Amino acid sequence: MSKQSVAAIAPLGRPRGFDAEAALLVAVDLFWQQGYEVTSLEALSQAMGLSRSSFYACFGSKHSLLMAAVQRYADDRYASLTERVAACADPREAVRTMLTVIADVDGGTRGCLFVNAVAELAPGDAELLVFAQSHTARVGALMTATLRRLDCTEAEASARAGALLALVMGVTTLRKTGVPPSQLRRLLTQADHLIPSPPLPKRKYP
Amino acid sequence: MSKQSVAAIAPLGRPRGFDAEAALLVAVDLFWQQGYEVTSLEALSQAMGLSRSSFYACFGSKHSLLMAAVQRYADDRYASLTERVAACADPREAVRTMLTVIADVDGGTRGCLFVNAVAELAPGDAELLVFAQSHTARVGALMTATLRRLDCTEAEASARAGALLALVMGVTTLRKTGVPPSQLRRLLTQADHLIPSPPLPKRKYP
DNA sequence: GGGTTTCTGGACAAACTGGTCCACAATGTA
DNA sequence: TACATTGTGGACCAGTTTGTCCAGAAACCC
Repeated sequence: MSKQSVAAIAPLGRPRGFDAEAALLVAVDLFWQQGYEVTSLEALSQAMGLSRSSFYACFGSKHSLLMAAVQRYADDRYASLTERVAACADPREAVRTMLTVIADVDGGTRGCLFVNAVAELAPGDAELLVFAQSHTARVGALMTATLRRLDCTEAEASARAGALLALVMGVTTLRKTGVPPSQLRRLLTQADHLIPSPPLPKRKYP
Repeated sequence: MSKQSVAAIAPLGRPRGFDAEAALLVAVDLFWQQGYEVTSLEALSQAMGLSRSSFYACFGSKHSLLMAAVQRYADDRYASLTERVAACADPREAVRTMLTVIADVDGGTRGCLFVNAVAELAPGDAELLVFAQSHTARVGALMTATLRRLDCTEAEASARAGALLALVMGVTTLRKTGVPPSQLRRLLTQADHLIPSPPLPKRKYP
């Protein structure tokens, strides 16, 4: 309910003096780097540059801020995923691109915010859980659809998509323990064995 | 240093009235189910059945208890892994066994304590980090050694071992989001594509 | 049994937690 | 300029956090 009907009505009263969007990105960064429980409200509001009351007026609670941050992160990720996949003519290359983007081998030792949040809070956090399921499902669907372009049955595509996703999720966890990018890259090349091969061109045996 | 030299010296003074071993296992369970930060000292000492002072006298601090719990968990896991691998004559079967044990598809929605702890606390927790590296290394070495029995170069064995480990780590995270065991099992069969095939028996073309 | 050592329960402390509230300032509209 | 509406800073709160301490009870060796 941030905008009403058609025209953007001029907001009453004093307009907010900070950029909520930018503040959310700062929160993403903090949660990503430190985890949920460790990141205190004080650290949050200070880094985001707003007072406690502005914080609560804008984001409601620490937990709802986490949800917003995780969703923002996942949505951005998913958007860049679909975009880059769409740019690949070859489905094989599309799969490799997805793996590269998700594994994010050079992304440092903070891992993946989505995986981190799930590992820290699931299965106890019901709200996070339902989002996690929907996000997992949509990424899985994208991967499955891409694999299906490789002469693959639905069942096999879905199983392989799951395996590939599990693999890259594992990579993000490995990153957190400090496994060097070079090693992760070598490991990731093995994912090719999970990509179905297109049928060989017919060959004649005279 | 739990025992001294040869004979088990009789401990001075009043002996402790609880089973430290059992208490540790209770702690493993709690950390496993709830995570580190969420599990309070009160919940801990109560579930372990000992008072605060006994707790500190025996385990030092919450964090050192976590380290003990994670190490205990990982050591047990690793022991069962080597044992079950040793019981497999066929290296292929040995690899599959490792995957089954680590993925622990029917282990419920708590995931893997080791992966959980790493995801929640790394890279900020230096002590956990060094243990995580050593544990990852030993499991990786076991997997690599097993793969090498399948006519595989060292480089390839190590890369594939990494991929397989990442895959099963991802599976434990997937479990936390509630992906059903049936689906995980189907996904896990795809890991076969990462296991090197032994050379085909020679066939004569007459 | 005396002496020593250790366990035990609970009180205690100091810091920090997430969250609320209120008086005041700042802005936009009329 | 006056009013209405909202942001802002900081005080405030109650509960919880990890960790310490102490006086007394309990068990063991000699």
